[in-house]
Amino acid sequence: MSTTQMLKGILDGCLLAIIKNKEVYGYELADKLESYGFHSFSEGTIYPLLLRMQKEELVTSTLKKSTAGPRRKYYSLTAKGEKELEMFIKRWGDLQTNVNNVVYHESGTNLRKGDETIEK
Amino acid sequence: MSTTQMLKGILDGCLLAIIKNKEVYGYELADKLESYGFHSFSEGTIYPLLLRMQKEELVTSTLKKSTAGPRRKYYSLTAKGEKELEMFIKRWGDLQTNVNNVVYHESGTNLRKGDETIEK
DNA sequence: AGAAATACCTTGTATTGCAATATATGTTTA
DNA sequence: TAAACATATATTGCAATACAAGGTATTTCT
Repeated sequence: MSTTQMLKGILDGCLLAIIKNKEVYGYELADKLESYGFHSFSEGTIYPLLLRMQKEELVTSTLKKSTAGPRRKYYSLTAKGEKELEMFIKRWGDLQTNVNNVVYHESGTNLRKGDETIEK
Repeated sequence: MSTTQMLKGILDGCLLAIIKNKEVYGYELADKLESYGFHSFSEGTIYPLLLRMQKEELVTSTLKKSTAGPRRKYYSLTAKGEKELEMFIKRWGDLQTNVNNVVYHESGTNLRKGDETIEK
Protein backbone atom coordinates (compact mmCIF):
# COMPACT_ATOMS: atom_id res chain seq x y z
CA MET A 1 0.00 0.00 0.00
CA SER A 2 1.66 3.20 -1.14
CA THR A 3 0.86 6.70 -2.20
CA THR A 4 1.75 5.66 -5.73
CA GLN A 5 -1.03 3.11 -5.77
CA MET A 6 -3.50 5.54 -4.26
CA LEU A 7 -2.92 7.93 -7.13
CA LYS A 8 -3.97 5.52 -9.84
CA GLY A 9 -6.73 7.02 -11.89
CA ILE A 10 -6.70 10.21 -9.86
CA LEU A 11 -3.77 11.91 -11.52
CA ASP A 12 -5.68 12.17 -14.81
CA GLY A 13 -8.36 14.25 -13.16
CA CYS A 14 -5.77 16.45 -11.47
CA LEU A 15 -4.08 17.19 -14.76
CA LEU A 16 -7.40 18.00 -16.40
CA ALA A 17 -8.22 20.40 -13.56
CA ILE A 18 -4.88 22.18 -13.85
CA ILE A 19 -5.09 22.40 -17.64
CA LYS A 20 -8.60 23.81 -17.47
CA ASN A 21 -7.43 26.53 -15.13
CA LYS A 22 -4.59 27.63 -17.37
CA GLU A 23 -2.76 26.43 -20.46
CA VAL A 24 0.32 24.53 -19.32
CA TYR A 25 3.12 22.49 -20.83
CA GLY A 26 4.18 19.07 -19.65
CA TYR A 27 7.44 19.91 -17.97
CA GLU A 28 5.67 22.60 -15.98
CA LEU A 29 3.18 20.19 -14.50
CA ALA A 30 5.57 18.54 -12.07
CA ASP A 31 6.22 21.87 -10.35
CA LYS A 32 2.55 22.75 -10.57
CA LEU A 33 1.55 19.57 -8.78
CA GLU A 34 4.18 20.17 -6.13
CA SER A 35 2.74 23.62 -5.47
CA TYR A 36 -0.59 21.93 -4.81
CA GLY A 37 0.99 19.73 -2.16
CA PHE A 38 1.98 16.61 -4.11
CA HIS A 39 5.46 15.26 -4.21
CA SER A 40 6.92 15.96 -7.61
CA PHE A 41 6.04 13.60 -10.37
CA SER A 42 8.29 11.74 -12.72
CA GLU A 43 8.24 12.77 -16.35
CA GLY A 44 7.76 9.11 -17.12
CA THR A 45 4.38 9.54 -15.46
CA ILE A 46 3.28 12.81 -16.94
CA TYR A 47 4.19 12.56 -20.60
CA PRO A 48 2.58 9.22 -21.33
CA LEU A 49 -0.53 10.44 -19.53
CA LEU A 50 -0.70 13.61 -21.60
CA LEU A 51 -0.22 11.66 -24.82
CA ARG A 52 -2.98 9.27 -23.81
CA MET A 53 -5.35 12.09 -22.97
CA GLN A 54 -4.64 13.72 -26.31
CA LYS A 55 -5.31 10.43 -28.06
CA GLU A 56 -8.62 10.27 -26.21
CA GLU A 57 -9.35 13.82 -27.37
CA LEU A 58 -9.57 15.22 -23.87
CA VAL A 59 -6.85 17.77 -24.58
CA THR A 60 -5.22 19.45 -27.55
CA SER A 61 -1.67 20.71 -27.81
CA THR A 62 0.23 23.47 -29.58
CA LEU A 63 3.97 23.96 -29.77
CA LYS A 64 5.31 27.34 -28.70
CA LYS A 65 8.78 28.73 -28.51
CA SER A 66 10.39 28.97 -25.10
CA THR A 67 12.39 31.86 -23.75
CA ALA A 68 15.03 29.34 -22.76
CA GLY A 69 15.31 25.80 -24.04
CA PRO A 70 13.47 23.78 -26.65
CA ARG A 71 9.86 24.36 -27.71
CA ARG A 72 7.10 23.67 -25.23
CA LYS A 73 3.94 21.75 -25.95
CA TYR A 74 1.06 23.60 -24.36
CA TYR A 75 -2.12 21.71 -23.56
CA SER A 76 -5.74 22.90 -23.50
CA LEU A 77 -8.98 21.15 -22.58
CA THR A 78 -11.44 20.09 -25.24
CA ALA A 79 -15.20 20.05 -24.63
CA LYS A 80 -14.88 16.33 -24.09
CA GLY A 81 -12.10 16.97 -21.61
CA GLU A 82 -14.26 19.37 -19.63
CA LYS A 83 -17.00 16.79 -19.49
CA GLU A 84 -14.51 14.19 -18.33
CA LEU A 85 -13.27 16.58 -15.64
CA GLU A 86 -16.82 17.06 -14.38
CA MET A 87 -17.31 13.32 -14.17
CA PHE A 88 -14.01 12.94 -12.38
CA ILE A 89 -15.00 15.55 -9.80
CA LYS A 90 -18.23 13.69 -9.18
CA ARG A 91 -16.50 10.32 -8.85
CA TRP A 92 -13.85 11.87 -6.62
CA GLY A 93 -16.56 13.30 -4.36
CA ASP A 94 -18.26 9.93 -4.12
CA LEU A 95 -14.98 8.21 -3.35
CA GLN A 96 -14.19 10.68 -0.58
CA THR A 97 -17.62 10.16 0.91
CA ASN A 98 -17.42 6.40 0.82
CA VAL A 99 -13.88 6.04 2.13
CA ASN A 100 -14.60 8.49 4.93
CA ASN A 101 -17.75 6.51 5.70
CA VAL A 102 -15.64 3.41 6.11
CA VAL A 103 -12.85 5.04 8.08
CA TYR A 104 -15.22 6.72 10.51
CA HIS A 105 -17.75 3.88 10.52
CA GLU A 106 -20.72 5.79 9.24
CA SER A 107 -23.48 4.34 7.14
CA GLY A 108 -23.55 5.18 3.47
CA THR A 109 -27.00 6.69 3.41
CA ASN A 110 -26.29 10.02 5.07
CA LEU A 111 -23.41 12.46 4.65
CA ARG A 112 -23.41 13.92 1.19
CA LYS A 113 -20.06 15.37 0.23
CA GLY A 114 -21.21 17.09 -2.93
CA ASP A 115 -22.19 20.60 -1.92
CA GLU A 116 -20.04 21.67 0.95
CA THR A 117 -17.57 24.49 0.87
CA ILE A 118 -13.89 23.99 1.31
CA GLU A 119 -12.53 25.46 4.50
CA LYS A 120 -8.96 26.52 4.91
CA MET B 1 -10.25 6.76 -16.02
CA SER B 2 -12.68 4.73 -13.97
CA THR B 3 -13.76 4.19 -10.41
CA THR B 4 -11.83 0.93 -10.48
CA GLN B 5 -8.59 2.76 -11.12
CA MET B 6 -9.30 5.34 -8.45
CA LEU B 7 -9.63 2.56 -5.87
CA LYS B 8 -6.11 1.21 -6.37
CA GLY B 9 -4.33 1.15 -3.07
CA ILE B 10 -7.32 2.54 -1.23
CA LEU B 11 -9.30 -0.64 -0.82
CA ASP B 12 -6.63 -2.13 1.49
CA GLY B 13 -7.12 0.69 3.93
CA CYS B 14 -10.88 0.36 3.78
CA LEU B 15 -10.71 -3.33 4.61
CA LEU B 16 -8.36 -2.65 7.52
CA ALA B 17 -10.78 -0.04 8.86
CA ILE B 18 -13.73 -2.40 8.62
CA ILE B 19 -11.84 -5.30 10.20
CA LYS B 20 -10.66 -3.10 13.05
CA ASN B 21 -14.23 -2.10 13.79
CA LYS B 22 -15.52 -5.66 13.92
CA GLU B 23 -14.32 -9.15 13.09
CA VAL B 24 -15.59 -10.03 9.63
CA TYR B 25 -15.26 -12.83 7.12
CA GLY B 26 -14.37 -12.35 3.47
CA TYR B 27 -17.69 -13.12 1.87
CA GLU B 28 -19.31 -10.59 4.21
CA LEU B 29 -17.10 -7.74 3.11
CA ALA B 30 -18.77 -7.15 -0.24
CA ASP B 31 -22.06 -6.36 1.48
CA LYS B 32 -20.25 -4.38 4.16
CA LEU B 33 -18.61 -2.15 1.57
CA GLU B 34 -21.91 -1.67 -0.19
CA SER B 35 -23.46 -0.47 3.06
CA TYR B 36 -20.76 2.18 3.20
CA GLY B 37 -21.73 3.45 -0.25
CA PHE B 38 -19.42 1.46 -2.54
CA HIS B 39 -20.64 -0.67 -5.38
CA SER B 40 -20.27 -4.29 -4.47
CA PHE B 41 -16.88 -5.82 -4.95
CA SER B 42 -15.87 -8.94 -6.77
CA GLU B 43 -14.63 -11.83 -4.66
CA GLY B 44 -11.72 -11.94 -7.06
CA THR B 45 -10.78 -8.59 -5.57
CA ILE B 46 -11.37 -9.27 -1.91
CA TYR B 47 -9.89 -12.73 -1.34
CA PRO B 48 -6.47 -12.12 -2.88
CA LEU B 49 -6.29 -8.88 -0.92
CA LEU B 50 -7.08 -10.60 2.37
CA LEU B 51 -4.52 -13.31 1.70
CA ARG B 52 -1.91 -10.71 0.89
CA MET B 53 -2.64 -8.75 4.05
CA GLN B 54 -2.38 -11.92 6.10
CA LYS B 55 0.94 -12.72 4.46
CA GLU B 56 2.10 -9.23 5.42
CA GLU B 57 0.93 -9.92 8.97
CA LEU B 58 -1.57 -7.10 9.00
CA VAL B 59 -4.42 -9.46 9.83
CA THR B 60 -4.94 -12.89 11.34
CA SER B 61 -7.74 -15.32 10.57
CA THR B 62 -9.68 -18.00 12.40
CA LEU B 63 -12.14 -20.47 10.95
CA LYS B 64 -15.58 -20.62 12.56
CA LYS B 65 -18.63 -22.68 11.83
CA SER B 66 -21.45 -21.00 9.99
CA THR B 67 -25.15 -21.31 10.74
CA ALA B 68 -25.63 -22.05 7.05
CA GLY B 69 -22.93 -23.11 4.60
CA PRO B 70 -19.25 -23.89 4.90
CA ARG B 71 -16.94 -22.48 7.57
CA ARG B 72 -16.14 -18.79 7.56
CA LYS B 73 -12.70 -17.31 7.87
CA TYR B 74 -12.91 -14.39 10.26
CA TYR B 75 -10.23 -11.71 10.15
CA SER B 76 -8.82 -9.53 12.93
CA LEU B 77 -6.23 -6.74 12.92
CA THR B 78 -2.75 -7.31 14.26
CA ALA B 79 -0.77 -4.54 15.95
CA LYS B 80 1.07 -4.11 12.68
CA GLY B 81 -2.27 -3.86 10.92
CA GLU B 82 -3.42 -1.10 13.22
CA LYS B 83 -0.26 0.81 12.56
CA GLU B 84 -0.73 0.35 8.84
CA LEU B 85 -4.30 1.60 9.16
CA GLU B 86 -3.10 4.73 10.92
CA MET B 87 -0.59 5.40 8.17
CA PHE B 88 -3.27 4.83 5.56
CA ILE B 89 -5.57 7.35 7.23
CA LYS B 90 -2.78 9.90 7.20
CA ARG B 91 -1.95 9.28 3.55
CA TRP B 92 -5.63 9.38 2.67
CA GLY B 93 -6.01 12.73 4.43
CA ASP B 94 -3.05 14.15 2.56
CA LEU B 95 -4.39 12.86 -0.73
CA GLN B 96 -7.78 14.43 -0.12
CA THR B 97 -6.17 17.74 0.72
CA ASN B 98 -3.94 17.75 -2.33
CA VAL B 99 -6.54 16.65 -4.86
CA ASN B 100 -9.00 19.20 -3.50
CA ASN B 101 -6.28 21.83 -3.74
CA VAL B 102 -5.89 21.03 -7.41
CA VAL B 103 -9.57 20.81 -8.19
CA TYR B 104 -10.36 24.08 -6.47
CA HIS B 105 -7.09 25.78 -7.42
CA GLU B 106 -5.76 26.45 -3.97
CA SER B 107 -2.14 26.51 -3.01
CA GLY B 108 -0.68 23.60 -1.13
CA THR B 109 0.91 25.61 1.64
CA ASN B 110 -1.87 25.03 4.13
CA LEU B 111 -1.83 21.30 4.58
CA ARG B 112 -4.73 19.96 6.53
CA LYS B 113 -3.10 16.94 8.07
CA GLY B 114 0.60 16.60 7.42
CA ASP B 115 2.17 19.41 9.39
CA GLU B 116 5.26 18.36 7.50
CA THR B 117 7.61 21.02 6.26
CA ILE B 118 7.98 21.08 2.53
CA GLU B 119 11.54 21.68 1.51
CA LYS B 120 12.77 23.70 -1.41
C1' DA C 1 -30.42 -37.43 -4.97
C1' DG C 2 -30.48 -32.92 -6.95
C1' DA C 3 -30.61 -27.96 -6.64
C1' DA C 4 -29.57 -23.73 -4.53
C1' DA C 5 -27.20 -20.82 -1.46
C1' DT C 6 -23.11 -19.96 1.00
C1' DA C 7 -18.11 -19.44 1.25
C1' DC C 8 -13.41 -19.63 -0.25
C1' DC C 9 -9.68 -19.64 -3.76
C1' DT C 10 -6.90 -19.25 -8.39
C1' DT C 11 -5.74 -17.62 -13.01
C1' DG C 12 -5.23 -14.30 -16.47
C1' DT C 13 -5.88 -9.53 -18.11
C1' DA C 14 -5.91 -4.44 -18.31
C1' DT C 15 -4.49 -0.24 -16.35
C1' DT C 16 -1.16 2.97 -14.76
C1' DG C 17 2.63 5.27 -11.88
C1' DC C 18 7.47 5.42 -12.36
C1' DA C 19 12.60 4.67 -12.93
C1' DA C 20 15.75 4.55 -16.48
C1' DT C 21 17.07 5.97 -20.71
C1' DA C 22 17.24 8.55 -25.08
C1' DT C 23 17.00 12.71 -27.80
C1' DA C 24 16.96 17.53 -28.86
C1' DT C 25 17.33 22.66 -28.02
C1' DG C 26 19.00 26.86 -25.98
C1' DT C 27 22.23 29.41 -22.80
C1' DT C 28 26.38 30.06 -20.33
C1' DT C 29 31.19 29.58 -19.54
C1' DA C 30 35.90 28.43 -20.28
C1' DT D 1 34.60 26.88 -30.65
C1' DA D 2 33.48 23.59 -27.55
C1' DA D 3 32.09 21.91 -23.32
C1' DA D 4 28.78 22.03 -19.69
C1' DC D 5 24.37 22.73 -18.03
C1' DA D 6 19.40 23.49 -17.83
C1' DT D 7 15.26 22.85 -20.26
C1' DA D 8 11.86 19.93 -22.58
C1' DT D 9 9.69 15.92 -24.72
C1' DA D 10 9.33 10.96 -25.51
C1' DT D 11 9.91 5.66 -24.98
C1' DT D 12 10.63 1.16 -22.69
C1' DG D 13 10.04 -2.13 -19.25
C1' DC D 14 8.51 -3.20 -14.65
C1' DA D 15 5.43 -3.61 -10.55
C1' DA D 16 1.11 -3.26 -8.26
C1' DT D 17 -3.75 -4.27 -8.17
C1' DA D 18 -8.97 -4.38 -9.31
C1' DC D 19 -11.68 -7.75 -11.40
C1' DA D 20 -14.00 -11.14 -14.49
C1' DA D 21 -14.18 -15.91 -15.08
C1' DG D 22 -13.84 -20.26 -13.47
C1' DG D 23 -13.25 -23.78 -9.85
C1' DT D 24 -14.00 -26.37 -5.23
C1' DA D 25 -16.32 -27.45 -0.98
C1' DT D 26 -20.14 -27.36 2.59
C1' DT D 27 -24.85 -27.01 4.24
C1' DT D 28 -29.86 -26.78 3.71
C1' DC D 29 -34.12 -27.54 1.32
C1' DT D 30 -37.02 -29.90 -1.74
